[in-house]
Amino acid sequence: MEMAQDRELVEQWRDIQSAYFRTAGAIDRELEAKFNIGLNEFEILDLVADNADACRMKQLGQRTPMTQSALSKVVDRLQKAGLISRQSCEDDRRSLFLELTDAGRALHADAAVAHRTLLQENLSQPS
Amino acid sequence: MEMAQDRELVEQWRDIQSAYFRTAGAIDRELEAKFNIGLNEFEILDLVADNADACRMKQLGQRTPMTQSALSKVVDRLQKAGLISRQSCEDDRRSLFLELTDAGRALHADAAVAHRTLLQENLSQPS
DNA sequence: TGTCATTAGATGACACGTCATATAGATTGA
DNA sequence: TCAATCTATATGACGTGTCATCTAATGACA
Repeated sequence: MEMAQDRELVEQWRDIQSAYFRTAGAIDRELEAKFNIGLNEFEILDLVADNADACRMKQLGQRTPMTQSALSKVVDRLQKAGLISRQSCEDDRRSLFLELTDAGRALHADAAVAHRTLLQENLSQPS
Repeated sequence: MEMAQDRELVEQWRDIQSAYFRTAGAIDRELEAKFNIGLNEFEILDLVADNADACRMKQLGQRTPMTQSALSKVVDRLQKAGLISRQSCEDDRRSLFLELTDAGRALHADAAVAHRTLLQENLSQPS
């Protein structure tokens, strides 16, 4: 027997899902169309842009729900796209520093505007 | 220049993402471990269980953020797992009715309990 | 009735995420 | 100093989602 409380829970969950998919989808489509990068790529750019320098992969991993291997592959793509560079790190040669390239910084500046705009449009919207 | 309002937006967005990933991940792992189905499979089972009979693919598509083709493949898997059956529909032979098998109904009953429990644990939690 | 457009659903190529594992460097302790 | 262990990151096999397209059935209209 389904309880009323259960229905509320399920509805709350659907709201979260719906907000998430609507927003993520909208951002992803626009970033893809205008800047040729996906949402995950943008979020990494955004984190790296924020941390300026001294940004290790490991630290990034803690600021995103992405898996370590997903992160590694996203960075691969960003690097292939010439938006980010991996700098090997002297005091621990297993680590890598990430740094935006000039192209990366430029693209991030524009994409961030689109990103914030879409967040605003979608998060304030009724579910 | 980054505005304070933007930071709030981005934080709100991260909260949604985090709630979504934490909850979806927890449910998915548990359903996978105990019942050998994923979250999407469960959600379809759950919708079909709710709609009882007269449940067309098309209608399902409107109640989930899944793509039509994703839905088709999820139903494939559920059918292969013997949990659901596709019944062809007399008055429109392009349509299909979906129906839980006995195994499907049994699994859904158990899985729904786990599902609701995990929703409760995760949605009430602080982000 | 015959053609054209539309609709329900399936499918194949492809992209991406995940898990398990590999690799290489760091650290510990005998 | 060597072996064992641990840690940071990369990689390959695999599953699943997406987009574009296909097929078959329906509807509309001349």
